[in-house]
Parts: sequence; structure tokens; C-alpha cells
Amino acid sequence: VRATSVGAAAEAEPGRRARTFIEDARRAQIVAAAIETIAELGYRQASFAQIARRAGLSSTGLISYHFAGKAELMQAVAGQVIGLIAADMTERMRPVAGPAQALETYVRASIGFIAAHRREMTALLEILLNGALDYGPDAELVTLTPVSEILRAGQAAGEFREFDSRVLATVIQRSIDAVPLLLATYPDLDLASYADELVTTFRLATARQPADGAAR
Amino acid sequence: VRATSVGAAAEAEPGRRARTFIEDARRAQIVAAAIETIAELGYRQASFAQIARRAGLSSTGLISYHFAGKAELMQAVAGQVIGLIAADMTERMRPVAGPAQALETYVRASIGFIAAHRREMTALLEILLNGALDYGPDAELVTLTPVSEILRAGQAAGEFREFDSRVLATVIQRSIDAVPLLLATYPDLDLASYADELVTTFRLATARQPADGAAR
Amino acid sequence: VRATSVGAAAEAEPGRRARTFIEDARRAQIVAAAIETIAELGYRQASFAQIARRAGLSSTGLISYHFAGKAELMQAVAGQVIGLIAADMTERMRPVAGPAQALETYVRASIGFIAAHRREMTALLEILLNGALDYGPDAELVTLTPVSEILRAGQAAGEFREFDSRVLATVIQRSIDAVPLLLATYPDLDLASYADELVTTFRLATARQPADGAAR
Amino acid sequence: VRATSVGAAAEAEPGRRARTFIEDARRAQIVAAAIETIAELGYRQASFAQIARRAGLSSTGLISYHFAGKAELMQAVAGQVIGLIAADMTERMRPVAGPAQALETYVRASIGFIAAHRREMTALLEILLNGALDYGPDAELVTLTPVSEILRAGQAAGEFREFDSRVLATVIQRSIDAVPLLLATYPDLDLASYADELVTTFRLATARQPADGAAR
DNA sequence: TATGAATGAGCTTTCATTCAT
DNA sequence: AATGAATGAAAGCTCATTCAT
Repeated sequence: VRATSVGAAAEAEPGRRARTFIEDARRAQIVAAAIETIAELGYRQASFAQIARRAGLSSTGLISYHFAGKAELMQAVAGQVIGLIAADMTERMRPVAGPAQALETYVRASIGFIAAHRREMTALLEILLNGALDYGPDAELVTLTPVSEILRAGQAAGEFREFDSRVLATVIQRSIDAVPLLLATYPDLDLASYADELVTTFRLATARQPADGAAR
Repeated sequence: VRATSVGAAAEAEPGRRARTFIEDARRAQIVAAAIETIAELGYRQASFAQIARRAGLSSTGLISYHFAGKAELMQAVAGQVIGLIAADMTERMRPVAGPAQALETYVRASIGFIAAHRREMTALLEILLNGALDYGPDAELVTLTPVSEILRAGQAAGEFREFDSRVLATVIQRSIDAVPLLLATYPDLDLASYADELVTTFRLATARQPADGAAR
Repeated sequence: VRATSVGAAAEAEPGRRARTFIEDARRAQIVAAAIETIAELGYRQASFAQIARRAGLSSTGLISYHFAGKAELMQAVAGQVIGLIAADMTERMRPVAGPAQALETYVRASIGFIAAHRREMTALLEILLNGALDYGPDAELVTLTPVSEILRAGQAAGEFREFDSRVLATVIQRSIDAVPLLLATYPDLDLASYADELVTTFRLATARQPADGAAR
Repeated sequence: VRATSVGAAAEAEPGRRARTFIEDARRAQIVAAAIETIAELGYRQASFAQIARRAGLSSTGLISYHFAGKAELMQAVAGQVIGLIAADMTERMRPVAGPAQALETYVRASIGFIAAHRREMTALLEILLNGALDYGPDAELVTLTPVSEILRAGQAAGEFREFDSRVLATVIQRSIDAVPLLLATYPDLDLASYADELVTTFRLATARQPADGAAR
């Protein structure tokens, strides 16, 4: 769970005229149906025909009409979900004071979001894993940036020990990303406990060590 | 990186006559071509036609001739890779003494294997993520079992703190699984450093806490 | 030649939206091409490719587009022909008075229909004999029912002798069904004479015997 | 059920060297397996692979080795069954005296043969109906010849009424041919009764009429 | 703006046949 | 005489996309 600039890709492009209200509504409807379809059938089975059926559209042609291709549709879906995440996370991270609390809040908020948006997350995961997004070479970078920043801030403030922030960001982000798959396996997983364990784990893993202040 | 019993599926079945030497060679050749193809194009684009082309076969019919269907081919690919992992890991884990060293060795060996078998790992990942293996609902369980056992052994021995072993197993295994994707993004990633950081992180995250002995 | 309820299968189904005019036309065109193809090449060689070629379609995909599968197409073909038969026979059997006349009319009308629809009958025959219709275990029963009923009515009215109506129905219906194959062998067969001979034969075979009234 | 010259096709051809004993045995084995397969699965599913499996052969190549093609195999199967019929019928028809008895014997013997060789008859039927035999335009003629001859002899002897012998031959032969299909529908059909009914029916249908002697 | 229709490339799979050994 | 291996054509079917209306 992370906020990136991918969502912005759905917005205005230079050579393209603005979208009408109706157009936006249709696109939203199709995106919603795509999320539902992907979450239900998986990426591979999510054909235009299935999506159209779920959206109550009479023809797959309408999807092609509104989206330049399957790639653009998938980009729109990803953008939509990522937008939701960004909005939610921005809101939740606002009242945070200090890196330690920021990390804890980030973990809890991320898992909370996943719990509340299982279908959207499943769809996003499917899209990402199937390489349906041609999102550039810095995808990983983007994904890890929010956590990395928290971690680096904590190091700068002397609250966290020395470590490669990219590595720890990976550890943390992957532990969060694992939730949708875990939920698929254990639908009754207690996410609150899971979050608690993660928070404890990452607190221990990032805490400044006794030796840190002296030795370095 | 983990060892399971899926690899055994490639072995003798009751009602089936033994495979010829040549047949085994062809199957191996096809499996190799499949790995190459999947790693290069992704699971979805890895059609029989592409695989046949890469294997230098004259027709896709030959693949169907040697494998009962696409599912069986993918199972063979997964089995092959998992077999490699199992062999390698078994070897590396043998001289280990104690849970802490076991955990460190597991992490380093896993990442080492991934580094040495990038294409195979990518292919395995693609297959797993695309649900091309009908391996049951306990896939996640199987995946996490080896690490879980190390962790529980460490707890039993009093070397590790109290935690939910499933959660920490997830954290650790996911950090390892992230490597293929990280490599796709940063081909020059220094895996030795990455492994070092992970080892340190997990040592801190699992270490028995001062309070542990007293409070419990 | 017989009328069944199979024809109705082509009509409205609950969960399916009504068919367009154009769609109906295409389906009819494809069915016609299928009849032509089957009559010409036989069921086995009547591939979608051949049918598409004969229908002037650009791809076999269009057939799949309009019919759920080969089975549905064959059902449509059979339904079409059976519908024709039913309509024709119903019309011709209307003015009939008495079992003897009914039998004669049935024979003449059946053969007349076959004469006028050689290709359709050949196609129907091919489909039935190839088991391309999953119509139940009582196929034979359905086929023989119309004649059986005429025969039993004749026995009840005291006009026909005692016999197993299923056996005589078989004799009569098979003699009629033989026509398409006969025509294949003797294209110039005089069907009117053939019908005359059959009528005489079946009159003699069914006529009440002198002994019947007394002995039984 | 009828005896033709098709069986002879399996015999010596000018430019071909004689078959060895082993070769003949293999051919017979394959033909037997083909009969079994066709009777069980139908013509369409009776692939070389299925036939080879049933014959205990290790490769379909062996079938191609012994038969010039699928057509020749089918011809051999048909020839084999027809040969059986011919032998059986010749034997049974020998002691017959007079056309009326000949007709009765022909019907009973034919149905008896079918009852005793269901699988062979089913296979023959499948082959004929699928046009797998390129047997010429006079197939029908051949089929009907034996009965026709009996009928014409009866007419010549003044025992049968005047009729087109081809038509009555068709009626009779088709009634006999119907048995395999009837058996498929009613496995418990009482063939003795069926034969009795046919004999009575055809006796009435062929009997010289009172008017015959005078009017002509 | 939306629809039904049509397209053509692609898919996996089956099959009879050929061939070297 | 027989085998396992390989071939390539054909099959039915699905798919994203295009297009006229």
C-alpha cells in the first residue's frame, strides 16, 4: 500500500481533449467492473467479454471505445486503486508525530486499508504481477519510496539504527503486500494481530542499538 | 525459496510406463525452453508456439506429445526448479548448528540460489503467481513451513523471543521472494549486502528480549 | 420423416436476450451453409472451415461468435430441418380421415418431403447417425412414435390386424428413411412409384385378416 | 446383413507380394481391436491411438505399417465382418427349399447373426454410415441383391405377388438393418419376437393375391 | 455515444502419417 | 518386424479490436 504518481497518469494529457462528464462516468463504471472481474476470476480470465457482462454493457466494443486498449484499461484500474490508497494514507498520516509513530501508523493504516478494500487490492496485485502495467523501471522505487522516507527520517532524527533504508523498506513493504495472498489462504486471518506483530517486529528491527551512539 | 514435495510429482506414477532416455531428454529440453520463454516474455505470452520456437521444435504438437497439457508442462517446470532449490538448500543447511545460524544460513543460501538462478526463479514466480499450479489452498503454508520451523525451533530453544511464527515467517520469506523483482528493477543490486542487511535485521527482530526471561 | 419437439430448442431461452434480425439472418445463413456442407462432404468433413468457406465468411470465428459450439450449430441444423418437416407434415395430415388413409398419406407425404428436400434430409441423417445430437435415449422412440400412433389407432378401430406396433412402425419408418440413401445411389429413382409400392405393401401388411375377426 | 464382394478386396492384388503368416496375424489382431474400439467409442473416436492401445501395440506406427491408411484398415474391418456374414448366411441358406422358406430363413438368419455379433455389426454400421468405405455407387445395389434375388425367384415361381423387387428388398433389408440401432435403444429387445413379426409381415406383404392369377 | 457485427490472429490439442533405428 | 519419436496439418474456440450504423 503506497501512494505514487501513477494515478496521475489517468489525468490530462497534452494532445487530448478533456473528457466529458458522461465519458468519465462510463470509464468509472468500466473500471469498477474490471476490478470486480479481476478480483473474481483473476487477470487471465478477465476478458473484455467478462468485464462487459459484469458492467451490463452490451458490447465489448464500448470498452475499446473508451480505452485505447487493454493496457490503458489496466492502467486506469491500477490508477484508481492507487488513488484510493493515496487519499486514505494521506489522511491517516497527517496527525503523525515522529518517525516511530509514523512507521507504526503506516503499517497499521496500510493493513487497515487492505482489509477494507480486499477486492481492489486483489485486482491491483493481479495487474502488477501479470506485468499488465508497463510502469517503468522505477516501479519498485516508487513502491518503496514512502516507507524509505519514513525510515530515513528516523535515521536522521537518531531514532533508528543505521541500515540500508531500501532493504528495510523492502522488508516492511513486502510484509504488508503479503496480506492479500495471506487472506486468500486464511480468510479469517486476524489482521489486527498481524499488524501488532509487524509493528513490534519492525520496532525491534529499526531501534537504535546501544552500541550505535558510542561506537559510531 | 523453499523445498516442497511438488518436485516428486515428476517421478514415477503407477499406471504409467517408465520414460525413455530420449523422452527424458526431450522433456528436459522443452522444460528448459519453457523456463527461458517464461522468464523472457512472462507467463501469458509463453505460448506453446513460442516455447517450441525457442526449443527448435518443428511443431507445437511435439510439446503436446510429451506433456499431457499445458498444466503438466508448467508443473514440470515448477517441479524442476523446486527440485533444484531443494537439492541446493538441503546441501547448504546440513552443517548448520543452532537456530540462529540456521536462520542466517537459510537467508544467505536462499538469496545465493536466486542470484545463481535468476531465470529459473523468475519462471517459477510467474507460474505461481498466475495460478498455473493447482497446488492446494495450503500453498502459502507450504511456502512458509521451512522458515516457520526454524523460528519455532529457536523459540523452543529459548534463543528467539516470543512472536507468532507465521507472521515472522511471512516477513522473512517475503523479503527473500522480493529479490527476483528487485533484480528486475536493479540488475546490479549487490545481493551480498542485501543478504547482510537481512541477516542483521532478522537477528534483531527475533532476538530474545531482556524482559522475556523475567516477565514470562 | 417425423416431427418432434427438438425444433423448439431453437426458440427463446430464459436467461438469453432476444436475437437481432441481422443475427437471425446470419445464423440462418450459417445453418444453410452447414446443411450444404454436410450434405456434400458428410458430417466428419464438415469442419467450421468448410462451412465458413461455403457461407462466404471471413473466419471460422464468426461461427463460434453466433453459435456456442459445434453441438449448438448441429442442433440448430437439426431443429431447422425438423421444423420444416413438422410444418409440412402437420399441414398434409390435417384432412386425413381414418387410419388407412392416414398411413397412406403419411408415407406419401414423408417421401414427398424427402424428394423436395434432399440435401436437408441428408444433413439431418448424417447428424443423427453421428450422434451429434445429444437427444436422449428415446431417440428411436420419438422417431417411431407418429407411425406407431397411426398403427395403434388402426388396430383400435378394427381396421388393422393384430401385430406389434413397434415392429411395424420400424418397418415403415425405415423404408421411408431409406430414401435419401437410395437417392444417393439412384439419383433418378422414381419416388412416386416407390411411394405407390410402399403404400400397397403396407396396406397388405396391416390389413385385417379373414381369421382375425373369427379366431380372436 | 448381406454377402458382397467387398470382402474380396482384402485378398491378393496384382502388384503386391503375398503376406507372411505373422503379417496376417498382426492384421487380424489390429482388425479385431478396431472392431472393439469402434463398437465401444464410435467411428469418430476410434483413433489409431485408441485402437493401438486396445490391441496392446506400443505404437500407432505399427498400424500404419500394416495398413496403407485408415481407409484400408476400415475396408479390412468391413471385409472381415462381411466375410463372417457371408459364411454364416451361406451355411444357413443351404437347406432351404422354395422362395417362401428362403425369405423366412433369410430374415431369421440375418437377425440371428446380428444378435450373435452385436459388436461386429455395430462397427460395420458405423463404418458404412461414416462413409469410411469408398465403396462405389452400387453399394445399395450390392446390399439389396440377395433379398432381391429371393423375391424375384418367388415371383418367377408364382408364389409372390407382383411388385417392384427393389422396393420390397429395401423394405425388408432396412427392417433387418434397423436391429443394431434398436438394440442400442432397447438392449433387452426380444429378437425372436421381432423376427416372428417380420416374417409374418413380409409373408403378408409378398403373398400372391387372389386377383393376381385372374387379372393378369 | 453506443451497439451489434465482424475480423483475423492466436490459442491448445488431436490426429494420421513418416522415419530412423 | 517393430518401436519410439517426430511431423505438420487441421480442428474448435477465444480474444482484443475495428467498423458501419
